[in-house]
Amino acid sequence: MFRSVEGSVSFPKLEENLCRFWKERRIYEKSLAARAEAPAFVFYEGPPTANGLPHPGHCLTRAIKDLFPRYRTMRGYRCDRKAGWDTHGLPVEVEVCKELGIHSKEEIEAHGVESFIHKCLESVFRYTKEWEDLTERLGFWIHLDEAYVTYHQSYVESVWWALKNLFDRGLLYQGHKIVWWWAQGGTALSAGEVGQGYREVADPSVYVRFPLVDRPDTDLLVWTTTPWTLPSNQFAAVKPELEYSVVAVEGETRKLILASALVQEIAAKAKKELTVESTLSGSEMLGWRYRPPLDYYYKTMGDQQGILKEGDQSQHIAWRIVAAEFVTTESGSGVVHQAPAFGEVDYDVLQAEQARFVDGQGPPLICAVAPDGTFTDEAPDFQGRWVKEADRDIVRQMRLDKTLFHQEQYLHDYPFCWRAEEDPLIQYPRESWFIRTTQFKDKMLANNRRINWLPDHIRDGRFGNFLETNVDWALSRERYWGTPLPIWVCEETGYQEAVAGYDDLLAKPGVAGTEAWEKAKAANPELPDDLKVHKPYIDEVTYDSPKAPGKRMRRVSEVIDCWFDSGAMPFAQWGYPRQEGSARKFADQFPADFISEALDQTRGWFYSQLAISTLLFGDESSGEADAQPAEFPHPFRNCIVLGLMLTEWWESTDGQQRFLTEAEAREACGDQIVRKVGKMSKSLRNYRSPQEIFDKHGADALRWYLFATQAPWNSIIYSDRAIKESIPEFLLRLWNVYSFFVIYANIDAFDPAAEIACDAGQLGPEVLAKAASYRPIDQRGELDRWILGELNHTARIAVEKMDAYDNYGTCVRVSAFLDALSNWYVRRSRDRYWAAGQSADKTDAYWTLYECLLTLGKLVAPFVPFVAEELWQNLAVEPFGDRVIESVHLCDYPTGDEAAVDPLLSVRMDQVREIVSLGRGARMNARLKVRQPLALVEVVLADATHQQWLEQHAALIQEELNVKQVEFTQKADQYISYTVLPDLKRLGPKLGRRVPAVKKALSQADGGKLLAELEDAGQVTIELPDGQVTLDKEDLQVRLQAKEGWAAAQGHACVVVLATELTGELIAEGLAREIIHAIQNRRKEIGCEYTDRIVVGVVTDSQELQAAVRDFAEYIQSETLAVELVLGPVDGAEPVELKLAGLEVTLFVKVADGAK
RNA sequence: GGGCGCAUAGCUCAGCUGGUUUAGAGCGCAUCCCUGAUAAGGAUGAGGUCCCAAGUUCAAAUCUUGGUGCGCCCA
Repeated sequence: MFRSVEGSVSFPKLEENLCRFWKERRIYEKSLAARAEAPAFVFYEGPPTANGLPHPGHCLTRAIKDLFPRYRTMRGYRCDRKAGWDTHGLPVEVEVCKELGIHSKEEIEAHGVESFIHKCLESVFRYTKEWEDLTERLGFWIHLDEAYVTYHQSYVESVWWALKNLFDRGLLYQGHKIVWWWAQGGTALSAGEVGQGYREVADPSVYVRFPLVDRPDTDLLVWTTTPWTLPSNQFAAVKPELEYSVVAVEGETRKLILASALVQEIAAKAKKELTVESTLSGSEMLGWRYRPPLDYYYKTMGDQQGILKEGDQSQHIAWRIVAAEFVTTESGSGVVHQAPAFGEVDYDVLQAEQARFVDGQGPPLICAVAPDGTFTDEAPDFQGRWVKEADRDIVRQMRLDKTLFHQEQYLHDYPFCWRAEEDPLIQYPRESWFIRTTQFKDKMLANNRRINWLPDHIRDGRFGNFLETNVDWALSRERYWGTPLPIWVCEETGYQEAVAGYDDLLAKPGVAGTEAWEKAKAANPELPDDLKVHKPYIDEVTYDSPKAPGKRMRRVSEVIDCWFDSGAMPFAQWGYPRQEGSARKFADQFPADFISEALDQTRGWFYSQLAISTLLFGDESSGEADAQPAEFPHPFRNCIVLGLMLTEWWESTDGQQRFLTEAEAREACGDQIVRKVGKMSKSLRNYRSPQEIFDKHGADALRWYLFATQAPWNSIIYSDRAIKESIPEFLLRLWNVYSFFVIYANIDAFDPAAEIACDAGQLGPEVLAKAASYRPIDQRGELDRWILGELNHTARIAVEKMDAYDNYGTCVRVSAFLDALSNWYVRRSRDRYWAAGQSADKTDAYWTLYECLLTLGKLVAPFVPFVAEELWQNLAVEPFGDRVIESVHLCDYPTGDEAAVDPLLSVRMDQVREIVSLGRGARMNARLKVRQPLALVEVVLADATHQQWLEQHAALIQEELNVKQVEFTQKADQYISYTVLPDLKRLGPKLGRRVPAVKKALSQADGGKLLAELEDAGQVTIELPDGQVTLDKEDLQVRLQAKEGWAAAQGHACVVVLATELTGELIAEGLAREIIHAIQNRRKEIGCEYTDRIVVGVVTDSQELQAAVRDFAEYIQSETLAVELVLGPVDGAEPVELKLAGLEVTLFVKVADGAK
């Protein structure tokens, strides 16, 4: 016996029980142990940060990260799933600052770095519990207790090992980077932070004269919106291919040079007439020298020359015209002011210039602004002034000097600090450490090309383009809570060394400073030892310089970009190479077969992994014995890039009120509401917590919704309504079929376990076949063979699609199977389950449905692990006990047996289903309810291929459509007109431009005649303006069209026509069925058990009804389990007044005495 | 400003390498059916200039180019 199934299932409750079951029975661990010796399927967990609450978007990533490992495990792979936590970085520091109510670096220093770090550490795992609960509740199986943690010493040392490798190979270097700088706070902001702070502002827009040194009375016209950068000017850039004009200015002696394309526009702006005197190309101007309008540096360095690398010549180091491709004529003057200290592209220009000179001879970076955003003494006129404030005075000064040509206002977006709204950011050079990724660009591109990206456009699109524009990785951060940059510098000579581990450090000569940590630990024994490799403790550790006796090696102050941490995870999760056994684990778990994160990780984790891996393992030059060059791709082979998760909510039209459901919104605001779809936002509170969804609908519902609704790379709307609506379509339908089976199997005492004595393992077909009453499939009825064929075919397709990481396609197919099972197999088999007694056919029906449910459960186990487990527990474990595997998740994934698939049967059954569906449609149109039997249905087929088979299944169609006779025909001219259409796919290539004429000729011809000709001769010849064309059967398709006036419905390959005449006998039978229907309803009303026998009385004045009861008494009784049927009242039964087909009836129904 | 992506029914989405698939599905809506899977199930219908324009082709929702709108990333 199976445990009886509750009518109304609570998925959330069921899931919570199964969570406990899995935990208690350690099913996840067992699923791994079962595959201990199997080939590896390698999965990497991209580490989330646990210092914030998980939100619905994480459900999607965690669901998809669970799906494929589960699937692969069932397919026979060993899939270790090591969790990970990202613990470093600015977001953590910001959270802590918020708590402390501080935000600048000075305030952090004042608070104390040591205490600050301790607070960061506390913050990192604040929401671990919530994350773990979510993970478990969602059914995401992963080893949380063995998670890698990026601040752990072993992890940090792994990162150090990588950095030392890069440093020793000359790939880690110090240089300048232009950053968005918050001068008042003394810190750089990350790109994300800068993006939050853009505002539209009006800045001065000035056109400035740069007098040319070697061309008398001629000035370059230069445009800028940041006058404060002019004192730090070093170059003027032009585009070599552009045409420039020398223009005379109305009423002035000095001429101007500017882009020809902009002469008119600037003339209009300045309201001055400009006359073009001559033109020249940008390339002719290269190298010309000019005098900058504010000459603080020029005064001393203007004449300075340096020696070039090529040609042994010298050149002035700065204040000359250089070429740059970024120059446009969309705004400005076509000549661009270059202040390398305050612009990234400007800085690139400086670097390119420096590269042309012999080392030490090129232009230095000049910068008249201090880190606090005020001018230095190098610009004495403005010293101490905040740069933005000085703009006005700089312009005034230039006006006095007559170097200002024109000034106006310019509206544009400019970033401000998101934590101090009034503070504009400035671009500013900071010393930074870089990784020379550009040197590996081609290797990274080659590596990228071998990755299977889903969707594939990521490869050459977003990610490929990003790699193409690769710049060296700016690694260092002037922050506190991060992996310390493991570089020690000699305080005397500047000699640098990278250190790969704490023990290496201790082994250095004359090491000192470890007591800082020891003291802290003694004062607070709770502190994890991992902290000793962090600031501030690690900063205290110094050792003897090998280059300068008596001098010390001291660590640089920076920490590193936390993205480097995450990208190092393929080896750092094992503490490679320092930790014992890590080399073996790393070799086994590299590269990953599968990773998945959302689109925002393109430049994050996807890049950091690829870059680090390519640099470390993509090249013979890596020089590490353990770091052999690996075949591309690595470190991941397949990557599903998930779309963003959006949310849905409703607002009142005035935007004042917000609701999570339409119903709530309507109740509060009536029709004055508007639906919104957008990003999830904590401050808008426009989404539900995952826990609410789990409690309301369950994790399987959410999972199925995420997997089955659309391809995973599309953005998906997280909507309570949509999740809820996805339940009946799949989960509930599956549940209904399952519950149907259990109800009837229990009634009939169908007990598979009684017939299978031995170990039953996974209850596959080979095990089921051992049961005495289990007949081989080919001996069973057609319907059974059909559904088992569909089952095996579905399994085969599912495997094919899942192997290609196509979860959506798999779900579509599985849904279609469930539909076939529920709406055709079960529906058509009802009578078999309900039949009295036992028969081979009935037993077949049970075995077939049993097998379908067992296999379907396995098929969906990776998708909806809870429901699948529930099915297994009741269908397998309940009857078999410990003779079967204890969990569906320990089973093998079904791959489908091709031998069980009968494609012809599949096509034919589809056609029957279509005929029935059309027949119902026709009845509907003719207003003839199915309870009313009809004499005849004619099915007109477009072609005869399956006619014979269909004729053999007339009984089935008769029953479904409640008709006495079904006839098949291809000729039914009175109902049907024929259209003969060309098969364009065949004819197109053959006939080319004659196709339209063929189309026209066929549409005008008499379809019936053509068809007759085709059948007689096997081909038809049609006349075209340019000659004859002969077409054979393959070239043509016949389309049927039901004529007007018949109760007919038309499908792709057939038309179904009803005979609508009713005889007295048919009407009587219809009445009998009405009576049955009424009795069945009554049975339900009085609470009959399925097997209760009843006594029925019918009282009516209608002669027809009385006749129907008499004539069909036996039929009525057998259908309703009535042991007695009388035309009169029944004692002890409550009378019920009814109208059947418009006739008055009083019905008496009661349970028969002593009936079983 | 640059890159990438998206645009198909009221809503959410399918539609593979051009052709007939009568442009589909689910939800919603409407009409109804079934009634021993029953707080389920099923059928039918209405609803589409497949964003716009040009091009390629015998043939374009599908390919190309341009435009518009939206999203993401970057500046």
